[in-house]
Amino acid sequence: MSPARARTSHDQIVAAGRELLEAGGLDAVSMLAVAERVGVRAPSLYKRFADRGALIAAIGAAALEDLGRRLLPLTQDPDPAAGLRGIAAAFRAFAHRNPHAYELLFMNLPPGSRPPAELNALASAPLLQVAQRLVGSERALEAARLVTAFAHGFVSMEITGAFRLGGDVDEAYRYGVDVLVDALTAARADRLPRTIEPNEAPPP
Amino acid sequence: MSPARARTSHDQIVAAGRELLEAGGLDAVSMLAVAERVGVRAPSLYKRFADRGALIAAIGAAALEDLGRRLLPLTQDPDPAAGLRGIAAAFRAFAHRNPHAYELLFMNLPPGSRPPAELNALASAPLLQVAQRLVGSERALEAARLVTAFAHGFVSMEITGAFRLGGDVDEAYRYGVDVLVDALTAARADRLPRTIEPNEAPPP
DNA sequence: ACCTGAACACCGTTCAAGT
DNA sequence: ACCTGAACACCGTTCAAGT
Repeated sequence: MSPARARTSHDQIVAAGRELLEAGGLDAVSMLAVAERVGVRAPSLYKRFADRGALIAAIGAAALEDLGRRLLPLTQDPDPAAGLRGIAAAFRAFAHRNPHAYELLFMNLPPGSRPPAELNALASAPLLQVAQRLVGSERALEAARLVTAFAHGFVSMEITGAFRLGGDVDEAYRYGVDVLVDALTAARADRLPRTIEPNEAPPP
Repeated sequence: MSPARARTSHDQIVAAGRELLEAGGLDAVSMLAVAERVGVRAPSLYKRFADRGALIAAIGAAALEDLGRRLLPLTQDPDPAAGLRGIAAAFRAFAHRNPHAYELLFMNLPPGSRPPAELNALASAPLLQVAQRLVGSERALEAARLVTAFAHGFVSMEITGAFRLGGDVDEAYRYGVDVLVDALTAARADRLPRTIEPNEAPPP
């Protein structure tokens, strides 16, 4: 007659998972630990998530949405080169702030527990938009992939401690972004031989 | 009086681990599965490896040495730009051939189970050498990090299926390598304003 | 409808006992 | 000196029984 009242929720479970993730890495996100943190027993979690993989996937999706929301406003800069620098900096800052969530975003997950394509598109859109303004529509996807690969590879190596030859890591990131911005700006210049000033006639 | 004869060896165990790794991912490298494959019982593995983490670390070290050995000969190309292209291609090919081992190489491991610094240096040396010939000693480390970050980020995203916006992924890699090679070649040109021909006097 | 205790499978790890 | 069976701890997961 009196069905048991819900003592937790999907969102509360995901939030607890994210906290455990940042505090102790993926191993710390056990069904026991999550359940304890939200005040139920482990078996109850299976009412809302098919298994641990589904819960981890939901945590990753939440983090991806978070990242996308942070990158979005940076496309507003009228200078696409400045926009690209801003996105590169914000991307790295996000990874530094949430290293374990970041790791999860780029983890090799079974196809079933990847974030929904729409979320993926939302997080990719800002860079794609800036890249298009920088190098034109034809090469926008390749340029965006170049920048994403560099930025992801760099912060991923940073987080896992793969830069072990000394040197200034901040400086190396700045150098990499500089080289990429210059190269992509030049790539546009190759196609549009010179800037068209307001009062100047367009080239033939 | 008759101590039990060794029925396996460190190297045999590592080899079995690598096979299981490529066949079924890291989860498939269980102490039970490895032991069965080499013909002993799981507890015997602890005679040679402190724990599963140490075994995984040894598997990673073996893969890293493998990678380093494949990159080394590519530094012989007299043209550093061609050398860089070769290294970029070989790096990607290695990742495609051994995706799970590759993943392991760039995994976030506890400091204790990272590969020894000498192995790391050995795998980094080829690119560092080519980068130095391309952009000069002063920026060699930054340039090598730029290329490594791009290549790692790219193949890592490839492996984990992160490129989900269509397009030609091979073409995107080629585009990225081209842009980097051109940019780094230009970077050298910036410092040495023009090439000195054999019969030409050096600039003042 | 959601929650729970009890139980099971699986895996890493330890250890006393074998040769 | 290395190998083994037995045992333990831990975790994901299932399920019948509660409200």
